[in-house]
Order: sequence, then C-alpha cells, then structure tokens
Amino acid sequence: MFDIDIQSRIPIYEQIYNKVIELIIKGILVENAQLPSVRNLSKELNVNPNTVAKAYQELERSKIIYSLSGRGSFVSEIDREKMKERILEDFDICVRETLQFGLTKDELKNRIDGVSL
Amino acid sequence: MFDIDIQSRIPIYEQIYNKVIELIIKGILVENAQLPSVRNLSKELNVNPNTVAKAYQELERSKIIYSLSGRGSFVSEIDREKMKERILEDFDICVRETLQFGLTKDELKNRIDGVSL
DNA sequence: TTATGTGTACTAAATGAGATATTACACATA
DNA sequence: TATGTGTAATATCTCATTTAGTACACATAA
Repeated sequence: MFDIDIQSRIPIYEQIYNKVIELIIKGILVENAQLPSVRNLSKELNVNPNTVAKAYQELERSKIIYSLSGRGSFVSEIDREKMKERILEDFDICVRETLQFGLTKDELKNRIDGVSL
Repeated sequence: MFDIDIQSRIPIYEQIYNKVIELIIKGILVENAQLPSVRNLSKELNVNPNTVAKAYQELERSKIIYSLSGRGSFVSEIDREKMKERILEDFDICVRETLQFGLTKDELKNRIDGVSL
C-alpha cells in the first residue's frame, strides 16, 4: 500500500507525501481515516521514523492531514478538486519543460494515448 | 543562450546537457557546429569548468556531441526524431506519475491547452 | 618555435540534502 | 500503569554536486 522506491531520485519523504495524496484522491484514504503511525510505517518501509515524520509534517503543513498529539494522524477535510489542481500544476511544469525542447502540444497529446501504467 | 537556474533542483551539468539538446532540436545548434569551449562557457555561467566538462562528457557519451582533443566540441550527426523520442520518453514518465494519482488522460490532454511558455 | 586555446585527468575539499541513530518529552487511552 | 501516539533535538553518515587547483597532450595561428 505504501510501497516506495529506494532507488528513485525522489526523496523518500516526498514519495510518502505523494503516496498519501494518491490514496486520498483514489478514495482509499477517506476523510478522518487514520494514517499508519510514524513508527509502524517506518518499520513497514524499513525507513527511519524521522523520515516518515517529515513526510507527515509536510502533509500537515499542506493541510492534507492533521496530527493529534498522542492520538495519531488523520486525513483532513478533502477538496478533491483542489488536490487535483495541485497535481495538475506539477504536470504543467513537466509540459512546459517538454515544450521548451521544441515539441508541439499536439505531439504531447498524441503521446499520452500511448502511455500505460 | 545558455541560461541556467542555480536555484533549480536539477543539477547544473544536467541543465547544460538539456540545454544543448534543446538548442539542437530548435535548429540553433546545427550539425558540426562548435560548442562554446569548456572554459568560456564556465565563465559565462559563473560555474566551475569541471561542471561544464561533465555536461560535455555526458553529451559525448550519448553521442550527441563529439569532442576533439585540442580542437573543441561539436554537434554530432543529428537524428532529430531520435532526440525527440528521448524527450518524449521523459514526458511519458511524467504522464505516468500524474495518472498514478488517479487523473484521466483526457484531463491531462485538456490541461496541455492551458499551458503557456 | 612559441603562445594560446582546446579537451581531459586527477586529487582534494566544501557544500547541502537526505537519511539514520538515539534519546527524550508530552499526551491519550485502554 | 503500560502502551502507543506525535514531536523535538542532536549528532552522525552518506552521497551527489560543485568547487579549487594543477597538470598534461594536442591543435593551430602568429
């Protein structure tokens, strides 16, 4: 569920951050659902607790989750559209970078069809 | 011409690498055109010569440029389609990451129209 | 030949982000 | 009371990136 890629150039804490967003958007983590505890998730991922804590703190700063001392961390009120918007803004950057190389928007659109998960 | 972003999380040598590709794709650097010398470009960018050299060496490894000892570095034979393909493969990764969040291909395609350089 | 400009190689050091190790504290709750 | 929670703090390690400096071999024009 929280699989991460140690090889990736994307920092672990950022992968966790993104994973939580992904799970929320997909409806797997619903409003007020409790996230795995820092210590449990760190064991599950074979990662230092500080790393998970950092991800959770960033998520809280973004108001995506809220953490209660002694209780745990939970999913905030969800505005799916706002979350999607945030993802799409990252996508914009990628598109912009690609266009910069001189490719056309049509080439990009056609390309999307061929992409498979 | 070779503007780079010191703030970026993308390494300088990689920005230079990408810049050269961009200039080739756009037809600004044509076949057998000479690149700025390692020392000159390093001065222009306020960057260590080693950093430029690293970019050039990577470009040569990729057969995008060729370097002649004592002469300089030059643009290789160009297969624009192959270069585009390489760019698009990076784009694929980005698309895949975005789809992973649960967005649809149509949402992505529509989004592209709104992007401006 | 000489001077200058080219790529290349090498070693050493500085930097910074990321991750780890460890301990500790305050809080909630069964 | 015991256990589990988030949080904080400090020190350390690792690694990629970048810098600094020097040196060598080659090409070429003066």
